[in-house]
Amino acid sequence: MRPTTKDLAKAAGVSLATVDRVLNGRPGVRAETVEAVNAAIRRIGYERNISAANLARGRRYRLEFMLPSSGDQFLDTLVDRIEETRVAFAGEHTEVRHRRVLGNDPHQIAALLSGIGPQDADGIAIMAPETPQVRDATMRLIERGVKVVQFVSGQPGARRLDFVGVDNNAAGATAGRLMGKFCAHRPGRILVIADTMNARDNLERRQGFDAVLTRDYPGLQALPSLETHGDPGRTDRIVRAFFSNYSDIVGVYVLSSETRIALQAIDRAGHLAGRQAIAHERTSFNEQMLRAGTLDAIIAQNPGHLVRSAIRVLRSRCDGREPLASQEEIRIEILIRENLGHATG
Amino acid sequence: MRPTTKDLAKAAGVSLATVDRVLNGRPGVRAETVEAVNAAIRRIGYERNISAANLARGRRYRLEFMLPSSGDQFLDTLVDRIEETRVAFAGEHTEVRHRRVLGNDPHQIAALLSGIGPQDADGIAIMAPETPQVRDATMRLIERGVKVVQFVSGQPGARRLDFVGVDNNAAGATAGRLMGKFCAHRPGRILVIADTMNARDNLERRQGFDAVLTRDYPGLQALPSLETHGDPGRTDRIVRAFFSNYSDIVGVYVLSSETRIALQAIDRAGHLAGRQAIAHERTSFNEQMLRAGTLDAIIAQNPGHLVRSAIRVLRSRCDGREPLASQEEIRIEILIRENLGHATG
DNA sequence: AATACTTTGAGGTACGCACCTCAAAATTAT
DNA sequence: ATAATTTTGAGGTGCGTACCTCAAAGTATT
Repeated sequence: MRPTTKDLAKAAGVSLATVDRVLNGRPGVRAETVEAVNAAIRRIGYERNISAANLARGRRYRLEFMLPSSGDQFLDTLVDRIEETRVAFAGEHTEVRHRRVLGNDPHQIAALLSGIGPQDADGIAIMAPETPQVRDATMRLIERGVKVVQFVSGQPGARRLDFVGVDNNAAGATAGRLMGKFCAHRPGRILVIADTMNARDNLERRQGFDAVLTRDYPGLQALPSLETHGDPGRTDRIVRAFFSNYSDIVGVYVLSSETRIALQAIDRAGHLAGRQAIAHERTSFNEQMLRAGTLDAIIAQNPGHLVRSAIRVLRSRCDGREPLASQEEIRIEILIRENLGHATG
Repeated sequence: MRPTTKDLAKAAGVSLATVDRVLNGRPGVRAETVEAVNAAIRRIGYERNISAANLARGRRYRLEFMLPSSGDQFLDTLVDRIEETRVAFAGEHTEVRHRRVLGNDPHQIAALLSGIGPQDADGIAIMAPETPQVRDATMRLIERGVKVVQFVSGQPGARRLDFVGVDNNAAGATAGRLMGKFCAHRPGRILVIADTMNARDNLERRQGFDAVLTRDYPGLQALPSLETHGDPGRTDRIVRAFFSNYSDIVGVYVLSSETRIALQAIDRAGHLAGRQAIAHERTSFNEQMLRAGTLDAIIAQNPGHLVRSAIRVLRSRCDGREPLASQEEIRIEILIRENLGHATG
């Protein structure tokens, strides 16, 4: 049987009240008594029963995800995973909600953050472009006592803010390495395409991609980033122009998580066959392209892991604990046809 | 506030006792009353408080991992992860132990399993070669009321037994695809090497590897499997022989999770440079080789996920619930230098 | 209508812990 | 030595659920 507080009290030679004071850091206990209790904890191997503690405490974690409303399939998957964990964590005193903020307008996001306080949520995961305004609003939110993690968009480590997501520079570098190894036999140019290059994530991926290519694969030359801006017609035209200008395009790299417009334009023009193609995120569209052999590899981050990790980090912060950095590192996954498995998650 | 059983009773217009009977599937409730309670559950959004339920039930899950004692670094990592989760799950009514069984002797493993009963453990994760003897002992163990999962070694889906691990055929196919794409520019032979080909896992990997190569990369020819048998001297000799017999070896594939002897022998002979090399499992040795550029890719399964998944499956079975197959699928990970990250986990 | 049987209600105890109060004991200051 | 203060103990309540008992109400069988 696992030792309880009662056993601990007996072992330490004190009363339950004193054990309670020590365990919960309440005042009014002599230093030597504290030490005696701690010694007993180690001696009998006492471990707090977290479920019982939370039950008694009536503690609840109210967490919220703030996501952009304009979204691709990757974002939809994230929302699905949030809904799943909403159910899964309900039994663990954790309420998970999500909200989709209109557009990418930093003003509006900042305004929304200003309206949030400890009465609304204990922790918030924010997926938003990191502008000075958003950043300021975030800092004030934290000062008001709300825990915050930067979600998916952001930068690991660099800031004092918690970040859950992948290092996009490394993700781009991963794509670069694969492209390099896939194309090493024939020098040529690489078409790089994205929905927009205004997003910081895309810029970082591009940087990582270029770094590997220029260092290790001098035979491959990455073309300037082509932007779709979500416009199929425009994309069709530019793609055609690029392929008629450059006859030696050997690979295609889609930077952004929105891949559909880009890939379909290239495919329509008949330019995908025989070329290496790499894209980001495991969306059903990308998965289909990979199975069909149109895409050669997908660089992905697991949406389920992202969501659960953000929740764990926020809960740790709510408890005043430091999250386990090693456990919360999100992997950059490489998917090819053979390791796709069955589930999308 | 979240609805409790009390609220549920009121909403359903029945007593707490009846609610309890319905929730816990106890007999003595009319079918229409059951339906009324279920309707109320959906209506008010009642969700069982798992912590409170477990507390009241006083339930404990005693789980045990049975692992081979002779082991490579991968096995050591598994043990480390088990120890970690031992602590992490202690607060969730779950005791996790592990035992390392001497050798790979099926007799001994079977004998050991015969000695285990419900008084020792509620669930066991077994990592052992699947011989008829072991299989029989496992089935009898299950009949005695102990839940069992096949761990790492085994086959997904095919059996009625739960399995936690990757599909080794797919893992081999993944290696095959990568090798194919990495070497597509120069036809030649692939050296395939393992500690032993008596292990079923290794056979399956080989099968998957060959299937992809013969189908999609006819220019590449995989040589017969070379076995190290854990003997560096012997390995040195065979490796030399192979490389002098075949001058067109363009790639090396190490099947087994024990990679050290094989890779060091080839490296010593100076035959790794300029060739594509792929191995299995993220051991510190493999990681080092990958960072050094000696290895080109690692096919891995995440030890932490393996352990936690096995625990979740066993707990589900102990509760008489069906585990969520989609959540428990272990990913076949592809690691290259750029997506290694920091932690080994 | 009497009997047997099924279904339901009321109420209690327990799980391990948090958090509270009040009084008793021990220690320190005067 | 007495007063003031700190430290400790004893005891209680409640969190949400499981599981038990016993009696009351309902239904089916003869």
